[in-house]
Amino acid sequence: MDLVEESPYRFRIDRRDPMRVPGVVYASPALLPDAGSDKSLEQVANVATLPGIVGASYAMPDVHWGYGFPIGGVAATDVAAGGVVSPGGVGFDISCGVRLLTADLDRAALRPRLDALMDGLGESTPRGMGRGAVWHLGDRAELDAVLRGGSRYAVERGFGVPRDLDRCEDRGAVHDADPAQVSARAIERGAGQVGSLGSGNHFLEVQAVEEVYDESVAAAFGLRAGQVCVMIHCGSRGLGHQICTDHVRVMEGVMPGYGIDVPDRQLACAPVTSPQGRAYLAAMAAAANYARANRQLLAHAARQVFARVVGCDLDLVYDVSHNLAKIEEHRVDGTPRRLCVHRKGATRALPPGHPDLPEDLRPVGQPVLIPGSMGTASYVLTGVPDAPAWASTCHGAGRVRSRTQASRAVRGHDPRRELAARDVAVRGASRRGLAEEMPEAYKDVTAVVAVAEGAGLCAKVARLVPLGVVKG
DNA sequence: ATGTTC
Repeated sequence: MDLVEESPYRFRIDRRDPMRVPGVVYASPALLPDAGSDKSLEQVANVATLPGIVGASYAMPDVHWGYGFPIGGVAATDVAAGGVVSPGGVGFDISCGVRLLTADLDRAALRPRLDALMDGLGESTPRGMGRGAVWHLGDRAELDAVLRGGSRYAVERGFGVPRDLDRCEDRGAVHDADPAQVSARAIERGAGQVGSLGSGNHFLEVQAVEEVYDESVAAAFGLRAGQVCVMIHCGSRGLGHQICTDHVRVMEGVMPGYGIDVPDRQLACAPVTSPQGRAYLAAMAAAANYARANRQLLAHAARQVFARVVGCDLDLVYDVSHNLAKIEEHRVDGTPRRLCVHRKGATRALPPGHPDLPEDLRPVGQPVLIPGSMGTASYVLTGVPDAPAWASTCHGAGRVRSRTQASRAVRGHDPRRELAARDVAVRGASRRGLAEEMPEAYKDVTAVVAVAEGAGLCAKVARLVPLGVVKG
């Protein structure tokens, strides 16, 4: 893959047939994926062939190999110009994302109660593979209400407060979700998992604000140095996974009929305005709402534990997805266009002044929540004016070792003890689960964030460090 | 990421 270094944090993959646009990789030389073991830059070039793509096929600094699209990939297609939507551009964990809550409590005051708090959170957070959930749904009609209403429905049913919705992307629910586009199998997989963490890199962490980089933005977000926070990272569980599987299969079948030829089967797609494109977006929206309700319910469970153990409430800073396709208006060559923006392992980062931000956040921009690898640090960023890549930035540290490689690498180590040595209390998680998530398996989140900021994609607001983690 | 292979 020929990369042209355009500036310190920006590399270009020149357009060559059948690419329709160039590739743009935001990275430093040290963060570029290893071409021997990671095909993500070839995937950036493949994405550039999608019908209707505009601008460039973008890669964020945490890019790595994924299904069809790279994880850390951003691509927008022009809806009115035959632009396509591709399930592989969203990924299997639809609307996987992060929510951050703050406690009116400083880390020093929590210290004597941390073990009790972690015990409580460990008990009240359903996690791991398979079933177990905060909410046991009455019937299919209630699950449909979750799929249509997301966090909004969860709050209506008492799992949260109305203010939470002001601090959720899309005010807690994506429009145009249609449960009728969700297969019986997806429903079956999702019914018993509403309000559950899952496994892999998903977690619920108690953190402390270690450093503030921008006092005024941090204050607008409700963050101060030393403050205790809760970060929840999870997605749409088996339901989103099944929806992706179902719709990839449909699109594989209809692509030839639309005259679409892609260099990789995993880039199965259909025009946004086609029946199959619309069906996918309606099902994807349902999964997105499921994921948001999921985070709302886990936050509710955490609030109950905080109230009981330390006697304080949790305020929502923000809830944002990092795996989603959205229809958004952006200027292309100076003209406003309706685009289908795919963000896969990438975070929307609205600039200050954007009309979709709640009034109190509008002067400072959208909070962007970046979970680091286990036991390291997480970041809060904000959107910046005139950001490239359709107002998108990185989403996390980015894996550099496969799960198998990571598992092999910790042979002879005790991951739980090593985390304890870093002063991080762990609840849940199998030895193998921890092994796969050790920081050595990931890029350095601090380097990723520095490049994202250096490239003009976002600005740093605060760094958070873990005190305790609940894992699947 | 995932009832870790329909």
